[in-house]
Amino acid sequence: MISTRTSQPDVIAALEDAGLRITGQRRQVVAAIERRDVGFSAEDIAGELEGVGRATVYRTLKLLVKADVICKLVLPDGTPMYSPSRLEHHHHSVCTSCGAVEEFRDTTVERVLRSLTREIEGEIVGHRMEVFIRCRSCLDSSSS
Amino acid sequence: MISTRTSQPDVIAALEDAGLRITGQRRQVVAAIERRDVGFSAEDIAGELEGVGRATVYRTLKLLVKADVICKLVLPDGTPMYSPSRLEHHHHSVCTSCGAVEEFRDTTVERVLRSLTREIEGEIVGHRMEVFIRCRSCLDSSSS
DNA sequence: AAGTTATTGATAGTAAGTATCAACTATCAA
DNA sequence: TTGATAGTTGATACTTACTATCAATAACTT
Ligand SMILES: [Zn+2]
Ligand SMILES: [Zn+2]
Ligand SMILES: [Zn+2]
Ligand SMILES: [Zn+2]
Repeated sequence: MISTRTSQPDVIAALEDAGLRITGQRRQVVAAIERRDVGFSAEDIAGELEGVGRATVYRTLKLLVKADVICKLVLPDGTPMYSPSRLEHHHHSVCTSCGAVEEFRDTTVERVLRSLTREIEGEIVGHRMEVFIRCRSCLDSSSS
Repeated sequence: MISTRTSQPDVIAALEDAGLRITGQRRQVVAAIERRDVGFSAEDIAGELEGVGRATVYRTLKLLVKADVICKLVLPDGTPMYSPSRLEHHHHSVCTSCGAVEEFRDTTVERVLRSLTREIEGEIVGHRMEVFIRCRSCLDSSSS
């Protein structure tokens, strides 16, 4: 039910399917993303990829968000953060200490969000939900 | 149960209680906020209040967020938006066309968020949740 | 009224992008 | 294989939303 995704060839295929050209720069950005495990910023990628222009990094990240390959989320202080997208429909928990991002699906959450039509006037067109945590390893290392 | 708040004297008193000085600039920012009904940006206020420095507007808004007098939320494209806070504990629905913000409380939402401890590793320290809508009046005016 | 200390505002700087546009190149059709 | 064509790139400049500095100013305190 919960399908996992994301791996170089798939991503490239997804871009092709969207009618986009497969360029060396886009391959580099995709590869850089797949080397990361915790959330990252656009500048992280731009800094790492010396051979790719900043503008291209931002453009590619936006493309990948639209293609549902990565997620863009917002930390409590408003800072944006990117993270690979691995589940179909999901929300995120983000560790505010180390930036570790976990995706989760919860049918109850989705049901409740749908049921909000009773309390909210107008037509619901989307939502954002992020849960901020201190992850297990950050808790462990701070209780020393 | 759902207490309503926010009105000049109360806000000023709240700032005083926090040990802050009541300056002309802060009064002006508070007054400007109370004249607004839909969500607003810091620049909206700064532009309206010619006699108050931009930095002071930003500083005061931050203060008011901390004092729980206004809420800061984030639109789908990442743009921040401020809105007066009128309910004790709540979330927001935001019209993506006109910026109208409604606050709502939903016990089910709160219960579900608490129950997420079962699915999420680590200690939950906070969350963000916004529901994006097309409000009644925007729907009506576009179906002409 | 005077003293202390928070507050202010002009200026400059940062973070996260976006707009421009000429140069470049992936893809396709011949 | 080679063009032609249209998508893509990168340097630069600009934008939005702030934050840091710090001397000048004004609010509370007594
Ligand atoms: Zn995700
Ligand atoms: Zn959802
Ligand atoms: Zn609110
Ligand atoms: Zn509306």
